[in-house]
Amino acid sequence: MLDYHSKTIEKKWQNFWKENKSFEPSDDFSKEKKYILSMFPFPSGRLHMGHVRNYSISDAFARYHRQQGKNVLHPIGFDSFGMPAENAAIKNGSHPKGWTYDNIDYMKNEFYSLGFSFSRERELATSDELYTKFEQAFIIDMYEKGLLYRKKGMLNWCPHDQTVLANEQVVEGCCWRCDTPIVKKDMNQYYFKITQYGDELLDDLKKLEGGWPKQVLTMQENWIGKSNGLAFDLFFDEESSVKLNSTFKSFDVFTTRPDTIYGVSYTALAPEHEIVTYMIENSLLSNDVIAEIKKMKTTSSIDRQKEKAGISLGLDVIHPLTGKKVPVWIANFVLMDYGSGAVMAVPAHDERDFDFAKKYDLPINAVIKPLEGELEADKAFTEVGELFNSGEFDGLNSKKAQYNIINYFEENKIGKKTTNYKLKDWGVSRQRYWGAPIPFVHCEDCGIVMEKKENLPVALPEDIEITGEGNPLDNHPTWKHCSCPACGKPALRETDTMDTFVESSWYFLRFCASPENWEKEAFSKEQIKYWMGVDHYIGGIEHAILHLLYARFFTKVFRDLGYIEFDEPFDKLLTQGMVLKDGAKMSKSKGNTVDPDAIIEKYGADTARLFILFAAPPTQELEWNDSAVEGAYRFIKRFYERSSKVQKSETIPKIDHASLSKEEKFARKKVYEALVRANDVYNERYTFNTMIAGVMEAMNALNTQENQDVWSEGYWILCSIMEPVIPHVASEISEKYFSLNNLTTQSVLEEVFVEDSMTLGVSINGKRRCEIEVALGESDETIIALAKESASKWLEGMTIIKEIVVPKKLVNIVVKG
RNA sequence: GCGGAUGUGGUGAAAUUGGUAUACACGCCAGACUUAGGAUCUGGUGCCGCAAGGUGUGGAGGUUCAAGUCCUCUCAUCCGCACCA
Repeated sequence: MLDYHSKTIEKKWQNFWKENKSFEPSDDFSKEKKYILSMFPFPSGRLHMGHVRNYSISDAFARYHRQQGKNVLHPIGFDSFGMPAENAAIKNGSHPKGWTYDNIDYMKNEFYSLGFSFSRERELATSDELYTKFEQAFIIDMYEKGLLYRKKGMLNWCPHDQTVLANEQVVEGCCWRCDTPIVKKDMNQYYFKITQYGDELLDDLKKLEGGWPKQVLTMQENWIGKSNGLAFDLFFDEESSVKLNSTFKSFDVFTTRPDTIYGVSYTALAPEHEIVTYMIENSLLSNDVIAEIKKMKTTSSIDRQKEKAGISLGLDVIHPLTGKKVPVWIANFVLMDYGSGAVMAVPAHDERDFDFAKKYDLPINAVIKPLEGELEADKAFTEVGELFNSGEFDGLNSKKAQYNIINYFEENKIGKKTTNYKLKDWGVSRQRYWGAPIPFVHCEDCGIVMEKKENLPVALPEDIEITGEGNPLDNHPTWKHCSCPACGKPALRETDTMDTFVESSWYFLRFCASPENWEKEAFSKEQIKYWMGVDHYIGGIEHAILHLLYARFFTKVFRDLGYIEFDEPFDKLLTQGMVLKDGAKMSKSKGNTVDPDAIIEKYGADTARLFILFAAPPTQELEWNDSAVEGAYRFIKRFYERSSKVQKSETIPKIDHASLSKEEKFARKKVYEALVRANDVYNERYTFNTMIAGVMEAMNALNTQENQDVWSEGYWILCSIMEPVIPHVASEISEKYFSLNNLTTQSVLEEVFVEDSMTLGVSINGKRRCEIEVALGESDETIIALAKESASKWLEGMTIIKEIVVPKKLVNIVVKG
C-alpha cells in the first residue's frame, strides 16, 4: 500500500524542474512551436483563485504541447505599474516600488509552489526600467508617426486634494478620500489615435472568427460601433440666433435613421456641448438651470443613461425639409464623445427619444409604419418600414428612403453621408507617479520635444512622497527640470505617466525575446516571426474589450512601424469565468476569499489544480466548494495508491484484446475513450472538466478487474493525460513505473471500440419506454419489429402512424389511439 | 440605460450535429471493514407515488415524429461601459 504525501512529491518535482530548467523554450526555430500565454497579473500581494484558475488552464495547455514534442513558450510577468501601489503608499506609507517588488517576490513563490511550468528566464515586470526604456522608445516612434497627440479632455478633479481621480475613486460624485464633490476639469492630455485603426480593428475581427469566442468578437464590434448615416446642420431661427448674440448660426447633428427625419419633434444637445458652454459663460441661462447642467455633467455616463433628464433652452432651429420650428433641449443621455454631441430626436421611432418626449410632453409624430400590421400606440416603432407624412418620400421603404434622403441632402449641399464610430481615441495620460513617464520635454522655444533615445529610460525618481494630493512628479523639487534635447535650454519634463494598458499592449512581444538580448533590443524580428501569434491566450472575460482591443491596436501600429509582420496577436482566445464563493465573486470586502496557499498547505498543489479544472468548464463561472476540493484530494490519493497494481515497464504493454474478459475489455475501452476525449479537449474543446470525468470513469472501470497488463496500460495512458493537470503526482508515478517514457503522444487503439451489439432506446410518441439490444448492422425492419415487440404493452389498441429509426440511438414509434 | 453572457437534481455540472435528460463528482442514506482514519470499500439517491404510472432542464407560448438544444415573449443573476487592472 502506497501512502500519498503531497508535500514530499510536490517539493521533489518542483526542485527537479527548477534544476533541470525543464520549461525553458529552445532557440531551435526548426521545431514546431506553441506559444501559450495567460494574461499576466497585477502584483496585488497574493495570488487569488482567479489567478490559480488562469494559470492552471495555460499550464495544462503548455504541458500537453510539451508532451506532443512542441517547443513551448509559456512565460510569466507582472503588470506592475498602477494605482494600487500608490493607494498602498497612501494607506501604509510604503514606497510603490518596494511594495510592488515585495509582492512580486511573494507571488512568484506561490506560482512555483503550484507547479506552473513557466519559463523562469523570461520573467519580467513592466515597472523594470529596462521595460520602460523600450516602451518609451515605441512611444516616441508613435508620436513621430502622428499616432500620439495632445488635446484637452475632461477629467474628474478633486478641488480639495488638487488631484485627478480615476472613475473608481469617485464615490457618488465625491472624492473617495475627502468626500469633496468632484468637478470636471478640462486638461491637456495625450491620446493614441486608435480611431485611425477603427476600420481595420473592425474588419480584422473576421480573421479571429473560430479562434475567439463569438461573444468577444460581438462585444468588440459593438464597442467600435461603426454606423453609417447622415450628418447635417440645423440652423437657428432669427430670434434664437439673436439670443446667442449671433455667435452660433447652427449646430451639427448625426443620425443613422434619415428616413425618420420628418418625425423630428425636438433636438437635443449634450450638456457639454459648446453652445451650452457659451450660454453658461454668457449668463444666458438661469442659475437653477446652470446648477442642473453641472449635475448632469458630474453624473457618471452610466447613470446618465438611466433616468432621462432634460432642460429646454428656449431656442429653436429650422427643420431642413419642412421649414418648421423645432425646439432645442439639453438631454442627459446625449453624449459629447459620440457623433457631434447633438441629436435630432424622433420620439415616434426611437425609444430614448420617446421616453424623453413622454416625460417633457413633447410631440410624437409617427412617419414610419410597419410593412405588415398596424403601428402600436404608446410605443416607439424602431424597426424599418414604410414612410408616411414624409412629403415627397411617402410610400418608400426605409432603406430606399435613407438612400434618397441622403442623396437629397448631398445634392442640395445641406448634409453629408457620414460614418461614425463609438470608438474614441485612447487617453493615455495619468497624473500619477507609479507609471512609465511619457518621455517628452516641454521647451519654451521648441514646444514638445522627444527625449533622445540614447537617454532612455526617463526613469522615475525614488525620493518621492505619495500623499494622494497633487501630481507627485509635478510636486518633486527637481525631477521635471531638464534641458531641452533640441536646443539645450532649460526645459520641463512631461510629468504625466502612461496608462498601464500601454504596458500590457506589447508584453507578449517582449516574451519572444531571448534573455541574452534583453539589454540590446526589445525583441528581434526573427524571434517574433517564430513565436507569434500567441497560440492560446487565456484570461478573464472582463478584458474582452479594452485590453484586447488595445493589444490589437498596438500590434497593427508595430506592424506599420516595421517591427513585426502580422496583423493580429492572439490566434486563439479563451476567456475564463470568475471564481465565486457562496454565489458571489470572491473579494476581500465580502470576506469570502479562499487563500490558495492554505489549499496547497492542506491538500497540495495538484488538488488545487484538479479541483479548479474539474469543477466547471473554463469559460463558465466556478463556484468554490470545500468538500468538492476534498473530493479532488481523495481522487488523487486513490490514483496514487492504486498505481501499486501497475507493472514496471519501459513501453506500453501489448495486450491481446480478444482474449480479455468483459470487464477487462470495458476497462480498456474506457481508458481509450478518455484518451480520445483528452486529445479533443486539449486541441478543440478546452472542457477539462469532461476530460477529468472521463479519466475518473476509466479509473472506475479499471477497478472492476485485476488484469495487471490492463492496469499498466491504463496508467501509462491516464498518467499522460493527467500530467498537465496534476503534474507532480503524475510525474511521480510515471517515473516510478515507466521512467517518464509515457509522457508523450499516445496513439489510439481502435480495436478496443469495436462492439458486436448496440443498445437502442425505444420511444412511443417521443417518450422513452424501454430499450432493445440489437446486433450491429441489423436492418431497420428487424429493429422496428424488435422494438414493437418489447414495447407491445404501450402499443395495445393504438394505430401506428410512423416509425423512425435513428441509427445507433433510438427507435421512435408514433401512435394514435 | 446600452452591449455581452448565464439559468438543468440538495450542490458543482454532463448531454460534441434536434435523437435514451441528469455522465463524472460533491452531499445525503444504507451496509461492510478496521490498526478509529482527512479513512477506505460496496450499494442506493431528480421529484410525486405502495405500485402501475405521472412529471421534470428559470417562466409562458410555438415549430417538430422528437426540444436542455431551434423560434417568440418574459423573469432572475453576472460581466463590460473607456482613469481599477
